[in-house]
Amino acid sequence: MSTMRVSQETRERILDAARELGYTPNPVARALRRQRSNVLGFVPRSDRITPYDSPVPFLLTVHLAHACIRHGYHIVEASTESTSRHGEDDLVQFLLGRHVDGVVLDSPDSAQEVARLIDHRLPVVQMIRPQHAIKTPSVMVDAVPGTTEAIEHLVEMGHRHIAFIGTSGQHPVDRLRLEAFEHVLETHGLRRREEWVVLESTYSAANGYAAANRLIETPERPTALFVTGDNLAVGVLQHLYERNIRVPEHLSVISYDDIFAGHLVPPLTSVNQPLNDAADRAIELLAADIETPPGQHEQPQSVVLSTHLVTRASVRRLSMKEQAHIAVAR
Amino acid sequence: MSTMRVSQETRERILDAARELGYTPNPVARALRRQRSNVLGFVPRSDRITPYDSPVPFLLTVHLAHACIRHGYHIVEASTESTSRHGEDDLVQFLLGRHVDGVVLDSPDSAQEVARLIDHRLPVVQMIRPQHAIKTPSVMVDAVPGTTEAIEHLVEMGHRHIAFIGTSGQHPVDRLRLEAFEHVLETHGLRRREEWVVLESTYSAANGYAAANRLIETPERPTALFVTGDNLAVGVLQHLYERNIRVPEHLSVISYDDIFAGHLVPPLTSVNQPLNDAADRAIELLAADIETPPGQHEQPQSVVLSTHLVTRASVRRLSMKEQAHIAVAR
DNA sequence: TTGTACGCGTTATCAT
DNA sequence: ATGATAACGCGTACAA
Repeated sequence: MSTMRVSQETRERILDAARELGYTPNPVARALRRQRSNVLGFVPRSDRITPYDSPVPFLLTVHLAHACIRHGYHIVEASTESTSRHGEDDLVQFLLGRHVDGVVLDSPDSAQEVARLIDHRLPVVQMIRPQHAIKTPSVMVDAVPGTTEAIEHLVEMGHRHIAFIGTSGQHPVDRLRLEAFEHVLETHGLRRREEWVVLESTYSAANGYAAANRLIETPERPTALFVTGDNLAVGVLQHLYERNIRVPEHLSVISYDDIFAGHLVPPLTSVNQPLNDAADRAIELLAADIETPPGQHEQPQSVVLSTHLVTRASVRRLSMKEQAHIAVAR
Repeated sequence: MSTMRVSQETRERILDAARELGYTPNPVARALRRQRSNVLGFVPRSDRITPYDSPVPFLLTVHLAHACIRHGYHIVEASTESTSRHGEDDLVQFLLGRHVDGVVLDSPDSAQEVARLIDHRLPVVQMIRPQHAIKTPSVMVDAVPGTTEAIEHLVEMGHRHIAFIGTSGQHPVDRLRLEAFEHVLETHGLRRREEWVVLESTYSAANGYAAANRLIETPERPTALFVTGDNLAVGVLQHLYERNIRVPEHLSVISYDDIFAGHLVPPLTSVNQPLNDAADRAIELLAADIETPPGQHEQPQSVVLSTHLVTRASVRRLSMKEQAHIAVAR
């Protein structure tokens, strides 16, 4: 756009006139001319995304939608629900048919999936659990600082018998939480007990319930639990409630995600994931990629965000006597 | 479109060729030609809509987004966050600028707000708490059958001392739950006690907490609670937990909404609102309105959906002895 | 029945 | 600098 020096008054008058005449530029015509649909595609992590069973993918979807609005885009979800007609590359067909300007992928299942999109010259951003084999811009959340802070907090509050409830996911991201946990234990000279690490197949309340059950059955009971997902924590709390084990009086609990941790009973201390920022950065990255002329693209950027601990009412400070007692017991 | 008699084989070949050449019709060009943006506007009930503080408006938003995709529309949210620049009719300017084909309003604050949109010939659908003064298509949820079923359930389980926690909203919809409650009490010859009806200003966990506190302080304690919102129930449960009053052993609880009732501790029996259906119907109504040529529109349709009770683990059956004891006590 | 040309509203380009 | 013009891709109307 050229320099366009216009007095403030003139500017006002023009805008007033425009409003009076009811003129507003037509975004559709603009889109046609610019050869841009202003629509982004979104491929969710899994198909059955419900607010309370899969809180992270769900909230990510919501934040992405908001971020899109802020950046002037629309977004269409390419779940297999919407694309289930033909074979596997139906997803690509769906997105191509919608003429999307770019695609956001949440934790794609395979590198192939990503590759197919790139083959069609579609700008792509991967989130949360990227396929590192394919070089694209990506946004991840570093689990280490938050997890470390959480376990350190438990230790500070006098806990030495700390259990871990997580999942046996294959992606590095899933392993990092456990590794951070183990690292803090080591730092404080605490022994990692096999029976106090419970890995379930997936994040779900039912699995949390089962994990809590197994943990409570161990000969010696931990004094604190680190649960790597809010919905796992729901199951844990439901089980403890049935057994009349009170939190934090009998057992302290910290969860990961901090999505509805504050709305549980009792409100849980939790590691907050910045999903809103993550969504925002993803759209920024994608928008930048789309704007970039086909000339030459820079090296794909990888954004890593950090977490932080939110303290609530689910961790109790152990008295000196209790700490001593435990020390003797082991 | 004319009759277009084409053999099955030809059809196949054409589609194959189309795919091979990578041709897909361009939705933007189609939209321009048809003079339709395929975008709907959505005016949420309030501005600060978060998943767990305002579950109903939030989930409605999400379901509306899905319904839009199913019907081939995009949706833009016209929160004051996106429109906050000038005065009050900024909202209309925003929607006009986006060239939306129609608008969904969740519980509009004033009749004026609706009227202004209609003045601009925008098709409008009102949801949940419509301004009846303006005749538009609308979708509501009838609170009576579900509430009635809930209170009947409590009575069947032997409860005769039932309290009500609600809000003092002005809209008929807010009053209906209380009226249905009172009606069932009357049917069973149970007395309505003033101190067992607590009305808070808004639906929030904090208010639920306060309401539970007030209710527990009453000289005679009810044996069951009907709470007219899941987030109110969150506060109620948090308070009861602090007081070590167990649900349902010491006190039975039923909530309204059934959004995260099943994910609370303990899982709550709850009155389910069909928000998904409501969203779907709203978009259907709006789409039909948009398709209707300017010739003549029919009488605006008003859709009323019903609720149903979902039974979980928060209601205890009172024994005969307990019932007798209570009967004597009063 | 089959084909061709024009217009939707914008913006980029070209000529003045 | 300023203004006229063509083209984006589809749908439709009109002509052949």
